[in-house]
Amino acid sequence: MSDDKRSDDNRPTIYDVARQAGVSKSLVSLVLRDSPGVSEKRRTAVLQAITELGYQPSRAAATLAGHHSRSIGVIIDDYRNMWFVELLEGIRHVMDAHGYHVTVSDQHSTGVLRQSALDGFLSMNVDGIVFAAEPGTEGIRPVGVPVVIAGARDTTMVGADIVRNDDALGARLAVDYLVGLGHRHIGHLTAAGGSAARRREGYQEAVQAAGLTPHLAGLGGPATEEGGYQACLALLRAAPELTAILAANDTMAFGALAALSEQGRAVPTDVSLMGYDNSPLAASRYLDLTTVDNRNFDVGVQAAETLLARITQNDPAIPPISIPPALVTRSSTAPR
Amino acid sequence: MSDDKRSDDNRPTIYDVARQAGVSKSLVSLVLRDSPGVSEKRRTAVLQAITELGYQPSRAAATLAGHHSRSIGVIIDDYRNMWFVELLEGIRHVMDAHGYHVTVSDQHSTGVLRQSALDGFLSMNVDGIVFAAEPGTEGIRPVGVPVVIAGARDTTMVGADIVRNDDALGARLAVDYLVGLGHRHIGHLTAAGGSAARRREGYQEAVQAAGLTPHLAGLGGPATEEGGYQACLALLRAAPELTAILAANDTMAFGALAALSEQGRAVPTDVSLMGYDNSPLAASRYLDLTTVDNRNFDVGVQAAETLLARITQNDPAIPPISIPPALVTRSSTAPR
DNA sequence: CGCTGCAATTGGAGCGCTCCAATTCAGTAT
DNA sequence: ATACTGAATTGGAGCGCTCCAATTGCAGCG
Repeated sequence: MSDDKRSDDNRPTIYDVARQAGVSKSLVSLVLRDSPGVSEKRRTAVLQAITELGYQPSRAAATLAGHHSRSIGVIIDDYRNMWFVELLEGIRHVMDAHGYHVTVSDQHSTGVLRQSALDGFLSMNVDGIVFAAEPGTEGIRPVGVPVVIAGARDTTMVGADIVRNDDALGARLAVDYLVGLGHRHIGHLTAAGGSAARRREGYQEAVQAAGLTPHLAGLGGPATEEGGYQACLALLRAAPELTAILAANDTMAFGALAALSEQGRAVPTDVSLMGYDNSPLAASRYLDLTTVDNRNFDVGVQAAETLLARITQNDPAIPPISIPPALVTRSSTAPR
Repeated sequence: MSDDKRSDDNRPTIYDVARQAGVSKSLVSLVLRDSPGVSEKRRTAVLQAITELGYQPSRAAATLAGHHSRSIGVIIDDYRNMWFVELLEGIRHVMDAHGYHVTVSDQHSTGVLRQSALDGFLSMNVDGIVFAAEPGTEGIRPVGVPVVIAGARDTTMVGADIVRNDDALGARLAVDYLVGLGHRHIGHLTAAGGSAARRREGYQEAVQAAGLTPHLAGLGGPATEEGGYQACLALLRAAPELTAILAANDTMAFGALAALSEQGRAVPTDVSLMGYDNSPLAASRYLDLTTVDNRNFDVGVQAAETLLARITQNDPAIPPISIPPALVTRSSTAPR
């Protein structure tokens, strides 16, 4: 025992495990990456040695030696925009099953080296990246690993695959639903940004298809609660006859709720209000907002599978995938 | 002279940079870790070579060779509990300045190897960990790196430092404020979990100190919107005379709002409602909730500085730190 | 009973860095 | 010039793994 090479401050290595199990370090490595062709006897011996020593493989060493890290990075905008949560769960659902580690980074995690999230992941040797954010000022450039762009973002990048949710379709779904309820004066709260733009397009198409006049507010503004409040105020001022409003997202609808109540308009009695995203906010009892669900879990699953295909195969034939959204009706909308 | 390894199709290495700049790989390494004692001439030459080649240092190699990764891990409960966001910003504020990378992981990120977040970070060779979650079923055990427990959590761990926010004080602040407003019947919506327990204690102390009777609901229930709704319903049934309610957090207050409006009680006219956390929810125009701010940014700053002290020095004299909370008054509360 | 063939094991050579002891360089004093 | 110094720079030895070619073990076969 006392001639054990391993000192107490140092973590055990693959050699320690090998010695303990009476095998070579190579065999231990094979067991760790559970490759076939290891006899059951040795495998259990190694596994036992691992638990006895409390051995933790070093990801750094494995990455350096193996030229891949079995991990992928997910880049999001901001932890406050919770739409990524389901996306992430979808990604993990797939990646966990394949033994990949998923790490998340927001766009702002630029350290002292002014390193972008992208560069951060690259220097961590990730095997692939899911880009689920609005592209920063720098844009995103081709990098050495596969990239999948997920979500309703306007991003494009040479060689990157795309899995998007069909925002235009979702907005059309919403407007059609409102029209079906008998509304003839339907306004839209929009904002700056790619997904807001696509939702706006869907709104306009559907409104025109129904022979109605579009009413817009918030163009170029922030897609926040405050943005929704201000846009709603402007919309109400410009078009008091509105009986239904579709917000570019749930958060803006939340802001609109404040404006509406301030103006003495009851929801849904006076005006029907719709959000978009089916966030926890929309699902809450107090708001109970009719909204559109982008099915981000499914987007995540598709994104992960696409990325995996790029990583493991060399098969470039992956068409852009679009996940159809679903309408979620609740009590913030009512027949005219 | 034997410094010419080459990598044509692969990413450039430190050797490529060295050759390009006409120096040795060691000098490049010195520049990368900007250590003193490098002449300005060589430094700029190396820096230029780095940009020319688009060189990205390999974190894996640096970690393996250097015995430390210049990165720390932050473990959170769930991306849906947004209280960690400010905490994280505080941590980053400090860590960025020291060139440390911070990665976030939620408790559920156990991959196929049933690896806990803690183990995940350990195998990534992090230099330290901030634990900002309720301890899982497994609890947290001593590990080989410094750990700081941040936030109002009941966690303890041998050798770990603690930076907490004083939940009991915050609840007392809230009750005292309500009492000052003239309320004599003040109820509390509580839940399972460490921080809820401490807030409950503070509530009870303050209520008793004011000579009032405590009214509790939600014991052992979830600290969610639904939990707040159910607890509020129960509270109203048990004690209809209440004119003020303090929820264990903003989300529960959000649920309580639904219960209150369902029961025809106006806020703040009939009952004053307070949340806790000063989350974006409380700050919204539509809710405009009086609440308690735990100053999690400051908690993050302290946690990071404590961790840094443990990592860089060997100075064990760090007392537990407690960040005092602050009352945030808004329009959901009114004089009796 | 040696021989083939395949499965199970093993040692060695790196992966791209950091750290350290050794070396070179330049500046000053002799 | 020469010796002496401290600062700047360098090569070599790993860090803990993976990968690969080489080796061993052990069936079944002539």
